[in-house]
Amino acid sequence: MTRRVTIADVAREAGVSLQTVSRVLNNKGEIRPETRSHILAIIERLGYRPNALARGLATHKTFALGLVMPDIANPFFSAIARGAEEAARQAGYSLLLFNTIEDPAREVEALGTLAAQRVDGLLLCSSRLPDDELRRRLSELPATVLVNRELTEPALSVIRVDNEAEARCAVEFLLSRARRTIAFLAGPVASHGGSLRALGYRRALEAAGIACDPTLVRPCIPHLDGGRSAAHALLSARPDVDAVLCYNDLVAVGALQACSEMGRRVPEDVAVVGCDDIMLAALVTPPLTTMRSDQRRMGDEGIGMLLRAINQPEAGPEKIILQPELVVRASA
Amino acid sequence: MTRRVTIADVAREAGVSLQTVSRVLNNKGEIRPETRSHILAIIERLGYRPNALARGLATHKTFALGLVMPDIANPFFSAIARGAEEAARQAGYSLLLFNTIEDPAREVEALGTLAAQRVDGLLLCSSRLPDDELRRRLSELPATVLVNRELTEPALSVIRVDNEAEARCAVEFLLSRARRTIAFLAGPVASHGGSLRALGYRRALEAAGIACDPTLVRPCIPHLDGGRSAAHALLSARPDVDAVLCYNDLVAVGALQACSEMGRRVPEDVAVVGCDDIMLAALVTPPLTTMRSDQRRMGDEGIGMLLRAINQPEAGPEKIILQPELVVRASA
DNA sequence: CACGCTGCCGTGAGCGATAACGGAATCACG
DNA sequence: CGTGATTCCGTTATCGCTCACGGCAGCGTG
Repeated sequence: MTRRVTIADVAREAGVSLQTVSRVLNNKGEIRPETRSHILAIIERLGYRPNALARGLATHKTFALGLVMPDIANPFFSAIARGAEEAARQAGYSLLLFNTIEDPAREVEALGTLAAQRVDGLLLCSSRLPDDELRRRLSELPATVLVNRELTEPALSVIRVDNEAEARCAVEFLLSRARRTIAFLAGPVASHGGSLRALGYRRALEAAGIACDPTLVRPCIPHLDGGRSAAHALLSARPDVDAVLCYNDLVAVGALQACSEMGRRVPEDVAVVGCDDIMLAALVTPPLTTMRSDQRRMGDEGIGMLLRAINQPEAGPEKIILQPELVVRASA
Repeated sequence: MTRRVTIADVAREAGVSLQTVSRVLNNKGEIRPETRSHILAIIERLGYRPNALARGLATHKTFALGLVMPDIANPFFSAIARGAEEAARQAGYSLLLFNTIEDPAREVEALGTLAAQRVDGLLLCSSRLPDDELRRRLSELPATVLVNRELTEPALSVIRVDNEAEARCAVEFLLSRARRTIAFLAGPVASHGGSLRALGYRRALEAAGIACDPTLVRPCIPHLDGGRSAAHALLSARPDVDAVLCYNDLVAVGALQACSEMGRRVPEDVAVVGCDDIMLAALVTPPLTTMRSDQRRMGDEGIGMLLRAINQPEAGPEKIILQPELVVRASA
């Protein structure tokens, strides 16, 4: 590869100034149609492509957005990514992807490099950072939208599912099916969504006049194996459990496995309910009763909010709280 | 947000030149330890962060890589992304993510913006572009590694699973289980992997002295629904089919659904075999017999190859062909 | 015919960093 | 004590582009 073609090459070849070429590139200012098409032809012939770095340096705009999430291999997040990429692309933005694998240090690092890259905005999913740390890091970025996480002062745009209602609704359903000893596999301790679900879980139990037994609530890694081992421990310690609400569908499927391994029938002995309704939920045996939320839409609308936050900062932050929907299948 | 801190601010504050600050930033040249720590302290205090754009413009290196794939929401690709992100991050590179959703025009567009962004390299997964078009586009990029796709002249680094062996092995297995009317749901027509699998499929049949019936091979969209409807059509047209090899596990699960809907027992009436061994494969009923390949490793090693292609271009392209492994479960 | 407008295009100064030199101290040493 | 080699740091020119001006035709107008 030789030196890349620059705007100067185009200008020289066309016998015009740099500025004129720049004008046709950006459709700015008046230009005679002939010179315009002449320059366009030369651009085409030379295979010129504007250098986004130089452009960004001059304009203070990169048309790049950051996408930070715990785990792109988790179907919940990969669906968000899918929606986000789609929306970003349509608006002419690129997406920088970062995985934090539930590690706060990596999250901080990701936010740092995004700041260095001078992205125009950030879509931050399920941040595990404490409030003040998060505030400090976000102050380096021009605009951010939080997914499944809230933060006040400064108020940020947020899109999330109503995790409290989600858990409450699930527990109410289990109660209506005459389950009385309902456990909760709560996911990562640092998860904002997890604590909200725990809240909804407790509220629903209290409303039914059932005492909340802390030994029925257990944190776990939000994956298959995490759910499986947590369910093992839970069912060993408390054989009387007749229902398990899970942090997400992966955990729920892990619980399903544990039940099968321990000879507990689902749903006869133990009812299992998940959250998210990922594709997998409908395909396991027994099919999973779960709380549905539209991940792709979250990504899509999240980017929409972000673009608005970038282009009309004076409009102030928005907040969208999506109501999950109970999907009853055989597992409960 | 006020103006960002620049290297000039740091230099002024420290009473040194720009170059000196730049030196401590890059650990280049000799610097007195005291000035060094002095500058470091000021950088810390001011919250200075080097502008990656400016740096990239000056050094002709962006420390960003492109990741282009058909569909990040597909578990096969999201696992690759997971591995790639991990490897890139460790090496100090960022990743720009693009989804093409099987659309060649979008793929071309993605390659274009990556060229404009002046990424240092590209990991291109399952490109659906014809050879010459692909060559033309890639000539704009400094280095690329192809995943599950080959290209000669110029020879590029490639990492892929041996799709031909994959299909051959699967068919041989089915033959060994006394299946004789073996169909193939072949995936997207433009898929390189798909044609290789078709080749392996045919070879295995020929080797067994079985004539290849073209009506048994059907393209399909590489998702659940695609597999489902293709299997429906197939089994209606050819009720004598006693085994189905599928483009990937998603298609296979779709085929499972179709069988169930049509009252065909799996594996008694119809054996189903998938490819990839995504997580889902082990969790459906019946569990899927499939050809395992390690996606995360592909992403990881792909980035490794890419970094080598970037830093030691004289070493020439590498080629890694992974041998898939038959995983026998209940579906066949 | 002088005047102001509008259409079209060029000039110079950044944007925030690094590359490539150059130069002033300090030091060892014959 | 002169002299080269180190050590440490500064100056200037780019990188490739856009911004804010300014300038010069050609036109209509009073």
